[in-house]
Amino acid sequence: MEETTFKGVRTRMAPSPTGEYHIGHIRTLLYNIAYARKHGGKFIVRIEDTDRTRFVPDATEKILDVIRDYGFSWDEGPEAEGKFGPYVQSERLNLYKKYALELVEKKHAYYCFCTSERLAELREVQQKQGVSATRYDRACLKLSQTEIEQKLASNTPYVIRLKVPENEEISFHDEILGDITFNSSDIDDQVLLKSDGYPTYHLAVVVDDHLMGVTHIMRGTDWVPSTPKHVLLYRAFGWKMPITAHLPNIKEKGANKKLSKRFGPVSAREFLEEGYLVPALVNFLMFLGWNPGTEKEIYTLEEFVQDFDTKKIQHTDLVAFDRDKLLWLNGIYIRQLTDSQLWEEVTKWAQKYNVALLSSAKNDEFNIKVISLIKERLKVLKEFSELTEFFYIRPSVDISMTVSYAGNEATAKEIITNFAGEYERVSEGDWNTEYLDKYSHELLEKYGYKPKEAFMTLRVFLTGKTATPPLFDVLSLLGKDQTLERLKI
RNA sequence: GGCCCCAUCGUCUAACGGUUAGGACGCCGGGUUUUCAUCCCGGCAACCGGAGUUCGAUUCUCCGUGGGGUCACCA
Repeated sequence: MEETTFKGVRTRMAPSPTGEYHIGHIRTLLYNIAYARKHGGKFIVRIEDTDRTRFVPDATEKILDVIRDYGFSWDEGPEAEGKFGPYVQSERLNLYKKYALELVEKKHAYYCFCTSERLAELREVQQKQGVSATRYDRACLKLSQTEIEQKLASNTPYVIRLKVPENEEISFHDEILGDITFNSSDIDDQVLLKSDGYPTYHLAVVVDDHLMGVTHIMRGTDWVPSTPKHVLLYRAFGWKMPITAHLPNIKEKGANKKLSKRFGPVSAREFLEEGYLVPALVNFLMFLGWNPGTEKEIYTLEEFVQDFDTKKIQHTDLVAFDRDKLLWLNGIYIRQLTDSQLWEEVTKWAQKYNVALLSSAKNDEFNIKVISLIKERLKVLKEFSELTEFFYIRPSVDISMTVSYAGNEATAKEIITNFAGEYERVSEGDWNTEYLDKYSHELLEKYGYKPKEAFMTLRVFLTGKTATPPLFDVLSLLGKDQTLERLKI
């Protein structure tokens, strides 16, 4: 099964079911998909659930769901079994053990029977000695063959460790960072197979990437220091190392720290819940470390796939997640939708995230008109309710809000009374934006009001707000009855 | 602390030895406007420091400084 014929590029994303999927993971996923698509290759999703202490039961399903919510799919992986499955590491345990033993056989790895207590002590002692980096003392490497066999026979718990060579240069070429060299003496003898029979990340990832024919690995720069360990493993197995491309990590803008809830959403799901549109989010994510070198910045996924190139990825350690820019971009995508498309987005979103909309009392025709009036003011779907509340329910009005426009409360009341009386006489047939606009300006002359004092006073009485869509559009949509109702003092 | 990586406006970035160092977000100002927003116009704003290579360095080299990552039976 090993030297199967793999055709073309194969990339993968390998989430661990230990919690929520981070927005940065979607960025990495996006790049992996784009690379595979661009080169006509395959994209694989593999579940790395080898840490049973941090395992969260329904995390896998949640992660897969959110990946789908972002509009992505995978060619091979859970629920899309390809030839190289299973795609869940806990279902591949015998495989890892077999390869770990192969390494022991080849003297590239060895049994270690040290308890975690001894290892902790060892580290403590080394730290007290001021050692630059603590590492395993290789006590078990000195064990004789008979000693090893005795311990195995008596069921002494063991791990299998990689025998890292002394003072060797380990170099690899990274597509983004260029050539990177480590010295093997700085690398500890990694545990490959844990005492519970599960592999560690290092063993599992190498075995699986090889067996699944992965050709390109794109992941965050935090993985750079473990790459030489993988190089060693590929060497020991005699396998070809995939090409690596380490992506800059994402940080909170204005602070050299990772994203924090203090500033807003962090998990992929939270951004959707907030009401960011998927194409806007994806567009934003594209530019977290990449740019086309042109001034184009509104990108569809298809266009991104076309223009994506690892050569255009930033050679930097961190890129800032600019929440303001995301908000701006989302506004652009919102305004690109037609009114009915936006309305559909709002309802789908509200349903998915259990948001109660006041609009349920009205028909779609009315709701879509509301949308048309607030579309250019909407930045995230979450704001919809706040922006449109007064169309559905009568606002509570604080008359003192009108004072800065009308001068005093008495004048405000006078304005309201006068306009209410005049609007009373407008026929239903004339109750539209154009006529109301024209007529109201005539009333300004008649009563000698300034536009601002009269219209702002009306606005506040009708909406409870000082910032709303154009007044006569609001009047028109509210209807004559509702308007007069709200102007009763 | 050891090791590895990185360094252009506040932010994301363009530039691949010679440019008035360009664009976008944000910010400021102006226009449209009864408000807010949209839209349009304009403005402020950057090559971390020091050596070296070169006729010429933001760009190449080295050192310093700063930042990040990583040193688990976690991934």
